[in-house]
Amino acid sequence: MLTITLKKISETLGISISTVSRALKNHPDISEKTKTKVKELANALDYEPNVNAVNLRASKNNLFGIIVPSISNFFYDSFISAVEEDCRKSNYALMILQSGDDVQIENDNIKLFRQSRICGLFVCISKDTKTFEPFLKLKALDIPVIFFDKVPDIDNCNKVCVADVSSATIAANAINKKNKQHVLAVFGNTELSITKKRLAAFTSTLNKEIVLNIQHAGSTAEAEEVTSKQLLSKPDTVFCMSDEILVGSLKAIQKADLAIPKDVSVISISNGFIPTLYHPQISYVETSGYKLGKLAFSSMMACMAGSTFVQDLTIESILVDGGSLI
Amino acid sequence: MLTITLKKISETLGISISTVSRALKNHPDISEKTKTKVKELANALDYEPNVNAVNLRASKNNLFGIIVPSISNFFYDSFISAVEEDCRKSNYALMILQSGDDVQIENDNIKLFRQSRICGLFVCISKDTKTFEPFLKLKALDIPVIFFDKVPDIDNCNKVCVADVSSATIAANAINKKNKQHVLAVFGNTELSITKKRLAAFTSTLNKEIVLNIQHAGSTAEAEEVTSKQLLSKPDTVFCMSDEILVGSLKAIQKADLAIPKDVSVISISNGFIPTLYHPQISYVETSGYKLGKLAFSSMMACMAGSTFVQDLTIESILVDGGSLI
DNA sequence: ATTGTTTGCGAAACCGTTTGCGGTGGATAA
DNA sequence: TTATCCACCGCAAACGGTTTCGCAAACAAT
Repeated sequence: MLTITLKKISETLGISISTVSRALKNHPDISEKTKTKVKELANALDYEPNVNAVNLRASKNNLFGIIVPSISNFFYDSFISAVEEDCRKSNYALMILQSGDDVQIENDNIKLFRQSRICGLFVCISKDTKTFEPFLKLKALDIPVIFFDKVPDIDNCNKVCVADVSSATIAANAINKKNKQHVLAVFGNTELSITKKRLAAFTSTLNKEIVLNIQHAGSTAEAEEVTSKQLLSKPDTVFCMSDEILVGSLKAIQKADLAIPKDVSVISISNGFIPTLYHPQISYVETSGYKLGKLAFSSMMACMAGSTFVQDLTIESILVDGGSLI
Repeated sequence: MLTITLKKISETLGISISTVSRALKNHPDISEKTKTKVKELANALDYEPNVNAVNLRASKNNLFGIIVPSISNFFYDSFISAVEEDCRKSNYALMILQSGDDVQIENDNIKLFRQSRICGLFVCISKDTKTFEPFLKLKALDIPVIFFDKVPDIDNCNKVCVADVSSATIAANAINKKNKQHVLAVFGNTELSITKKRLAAFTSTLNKEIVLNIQHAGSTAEAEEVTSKQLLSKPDTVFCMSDEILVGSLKAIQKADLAIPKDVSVISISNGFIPTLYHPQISYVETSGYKLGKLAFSSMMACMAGSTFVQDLTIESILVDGGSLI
């Protein structure tokens, strides 16, 4: 591996390393003649500074880290896209790691990030994470940590989340407006905080005259099963708490040979991709990973700028009408 | 940022930096007593070696790079997951960058990777990439490059691809077996090499007695439009070249109120996720991003081990029966 | 002629780790 | 007693940049 260094350039040109360095950075101390000479050679040789050396010397690193349970996920990958976009614009690099919802791997990832001396971390904790010590250690090292989506249940940390409460409220209100009589509502795993919040908001907002059948499902398959069974009681509306559940419920509806929205209306909370895969498109309350990513990045920038003010932000949701709720 | 270094440890312990370094690495020259003393302090202080310094010193880097058009893509994100998994096992880090199918960004990414002194690159070129100079330069620096999925049309570079030809052949054979009479086949953009290959294999394999209606669509929306129109001629089977097209065709079928597979059979080439979103599940020929990722990584390992043998690999596809083709 | 100022450049320290080499003190062998 | 050896440890160079400081020459001002 024949790598080009400042030293090599300086030697072939017969000048000192420092002069080469300065010439490449347009330092005013260097004459135009020398500058062009150096730049030409550097260009010809395809010189690129060694980022390890630069970072070592500067004792800093234009590197952010991000940990998600899995990048194979509509929500997270749109989040990541947003963050990466902004990183590029601000000349940061981004290292993406997956935890696979495994606490052990999560800790390994944090260790790797600490070794890499990242200057900031975005993290969506795994569903089994109970202790936040490793994250707090990062904070102790003055490395800002922005929690997103799934966030710890503690104060004094930076969080950005989708508006769980208001998204469920919006969905319930949309149903209220349509004079529905009988709603099947499928929520996620009971102990998830996101489920609790959405459930509470939904039930308290939905008109009391409406018959409400609440079900829980921990996976797409469970959602399909549960929906299939409950469709027998002929709800006129199905509400799904998430994309995962929506997919299962829709399969059950297709299986039961029910037409949307003629036989049954559907509304979901979603990141926005899945609903577009069907005809008619599914009406949903948008919880945008992309927008959340943008928000997270700006929050990170605030931290980098020295803000010690702890932020707990949420993005508001909007209703996207796809024609599945009439 | 109060970072812990070998120096700090050595100072508080009153021993030299080199002794600390060696103690932490279990060097035989160091006494057990000193080792435990050092390790205890390092542990208490949460010492992590500075990866910049380590890499600089070693003049190498356990870092791979990967460039994809977008990570928000079933195929690429499963590819990435596979590579990342293997990287973790082999103690490499992975830096993921997106090109957005933009040649300019692609080049910026390569530059960033060169600065980071990555020790290997996985890349799916953007659809507009015409010149491969930047990649060849990496090779000249002894940085192995593994092209995957969309690969350049040149020899002497490492490539791993899905089996375009055989996947289309398998799909056609599956249709042949079912005594179908009238097939609507929707392919992608005409000038893509992947389209050409699949088209040629499909048409040459399909029984000549079958009426074949070939259409092209550059996007999901176009696929929906084109399928809607062609459904009027009542094909008994719809073949879709990709997930993108499948989604559009299915929407058209749902819109036309046709039942799958009673009114029309469907078969697709797919990464495997989209077909599971419907009921019945769509039968498809699997082109697995995950498997391709595994293959790409092993190819990379071969390069790292010094193999200069240029590999041009493909993974074979399998038919996954979902019940949409009878 | 003396002093001051500007221009253009080089020497060297530094970032944090690794590692070859050499040195010290004590134990053992001759 | 002296030579040898080993266990244990420190010095210093090196990785590839950036930056502070200083220095020499050229030029201007007094």
